[in-house]
Amino acid sequence: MYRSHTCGQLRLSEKGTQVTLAGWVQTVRKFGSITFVDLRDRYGITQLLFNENLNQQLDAQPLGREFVLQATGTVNERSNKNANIPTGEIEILVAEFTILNKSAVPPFTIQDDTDGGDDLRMKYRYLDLRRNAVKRNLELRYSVNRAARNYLHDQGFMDIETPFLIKSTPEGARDFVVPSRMNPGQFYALPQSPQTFKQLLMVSGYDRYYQVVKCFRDEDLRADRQPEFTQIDCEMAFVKQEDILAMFEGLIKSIFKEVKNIDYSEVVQRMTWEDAMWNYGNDKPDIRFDLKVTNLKVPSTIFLSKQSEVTQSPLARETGFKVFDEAETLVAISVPGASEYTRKQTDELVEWVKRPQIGMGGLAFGKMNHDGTVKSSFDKFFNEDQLKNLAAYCNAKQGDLVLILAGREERTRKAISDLRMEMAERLGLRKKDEFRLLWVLDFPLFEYAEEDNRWVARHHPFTSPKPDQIATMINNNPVIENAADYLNHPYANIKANAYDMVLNGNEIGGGSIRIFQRELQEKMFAALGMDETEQQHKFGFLLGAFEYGAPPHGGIAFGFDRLCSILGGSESIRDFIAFPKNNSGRDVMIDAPSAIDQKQFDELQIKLNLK
RNA sequence: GGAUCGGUAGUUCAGUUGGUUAGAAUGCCGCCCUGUCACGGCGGAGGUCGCGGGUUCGAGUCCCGUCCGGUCCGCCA
Repeated sequence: MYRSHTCGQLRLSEKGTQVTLAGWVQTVRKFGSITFVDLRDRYGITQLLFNENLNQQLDAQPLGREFVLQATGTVNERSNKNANIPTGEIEILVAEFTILNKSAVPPFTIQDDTDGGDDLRMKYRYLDLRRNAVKRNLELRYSVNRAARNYLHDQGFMDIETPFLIKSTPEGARDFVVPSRMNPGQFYALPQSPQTFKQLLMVSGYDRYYQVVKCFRDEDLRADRQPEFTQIDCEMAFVKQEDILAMFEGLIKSIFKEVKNIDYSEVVQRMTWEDAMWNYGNDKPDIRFDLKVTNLKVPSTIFLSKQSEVTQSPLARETGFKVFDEAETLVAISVPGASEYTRKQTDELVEWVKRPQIGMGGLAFGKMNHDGTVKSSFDKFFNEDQLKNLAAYCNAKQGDLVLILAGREERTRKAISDLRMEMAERLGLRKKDEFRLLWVLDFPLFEYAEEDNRWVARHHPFTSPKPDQIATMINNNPVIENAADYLNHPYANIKANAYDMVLNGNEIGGGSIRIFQRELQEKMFAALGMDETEQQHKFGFLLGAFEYGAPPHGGIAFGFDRLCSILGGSESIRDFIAFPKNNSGRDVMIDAPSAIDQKQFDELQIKLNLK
């Protein structure tokens, strides 16, 4: 054994015992005839004391940062204690030491507040992983993993592995493909998720399945998106939506308890997709704070259940202000306590919404002054009564700043959602230590892809419609003659038996009750523009399986990396992955992807055709 | 595919209107130091200013291109 104890283990109670430690040299503090060395391992830091002849030996064998050192000695009570570390009351009076390995000078400091930039840290990730900050993230990840597995195991779920080399089905995200040497010219795809396999497991009777599993999507990356990522993938048979919601609320609450020691006892709030879009402009609203959207004007073709409401709006009719009158959509938020924003601050907000990422033409605002007066950026088109009427409609109180956006429905709704988050950030309402869960329900089953003149599945093509809308789906022809009329097609209003779990404005999981009858699945594929031959070619195995007693089933998948990053209070999932890829999908440490040998091309019978 | 910010010492950064020998901190090396724990003191080394081209008497600084990295939009069933 190289060591008797770890570097985080020894306390004053071990005073006088002989111990051997092994670890990395954190720092060397030399004082002429004595030397202190901080020895670090995964568990902590212990101070070593070299004096007398041992200190002289160090002159012959000098230590550097990150040298691997083994030291034997006695546990000594320090004369000057360090209250900042758990081992701070003791030190090891070294009697004997061995340098197990030298180290080059590391390119950045191995400290909590490292001087290394992201790029450098990724290149030397094996050194970065020695740092406490990263280590704590990986520990958190492991504890989330364990909590999930424990809960699912206790609920009777079975972990079953599914293949990584599967079939490419270019529906949804782009596949990573892998050439098959034994089948020249043919390719496997890496799974975007084990979706069809877990459904087949339901057909096979494994009625509670789970997997903590890698998934692959060849799409552009973001701070919270990696080409390979991990899902907690679950599926259950003989369940309805309500059963799934209950089971997986339990999972998340159990993770909260195990990982953060939070008792999330309140009922998980629920919201329809339509309400989420209407009140927050977003299908994954952050409900830690209110700041709800007021809809002042919307097109008559959408939000059908809300149309009567919006007719009451003071801006639903002509106002004489061109920006308002010509807008397809007018939405507002009332920001508490912001009426005292200076001209500079409101100008800054206007610039903020004009940035290309938001893309609005401008921002109208009204200040609800504390003296009861109203001052707006469109005063010349409105008299005081009209302004007050408008403010009242927006639920604005004295001291509020009303922000109004005008434009095309889709963009404007996204913009008001972004503005809401930005204002919440400025007001300090997005607290990292507060966690609020939300189920978003009743998503539309279809979206219309105008460029292809066909329906696409909003979730995925295995999602079932609400039971009372199955007939609507079966009995209508999905084909649309005039693309502009798609909102009038019966399919536009079919709601999916699908659900997303949202945590603090992040989608952490999503799933659905699946289609389990061949006829309905065929109708779905047909709606997505697949003829019978194509259906058979791509999904014949699933359609076939549905003929042999497929049980009703449904499931959910949680984004494991993202869940960890939220629980860890970070924006970036890279901090929670041991060896992540950068923004361009590169692993800068191993330098992948990279070219391959001509021999490999020859074996695969593949010829490059670079443009 | 697009937008935007950045690239200067090992590292993190500063560098004025284009003008003398490109700076600081930290790290590194050497000497001194018996109670430090962000040790301290003295001294030293360390630069193709990402790369290519252009403007200019003169470019780290301005212009064009390009590469790399960050963030975002599109994309991500």
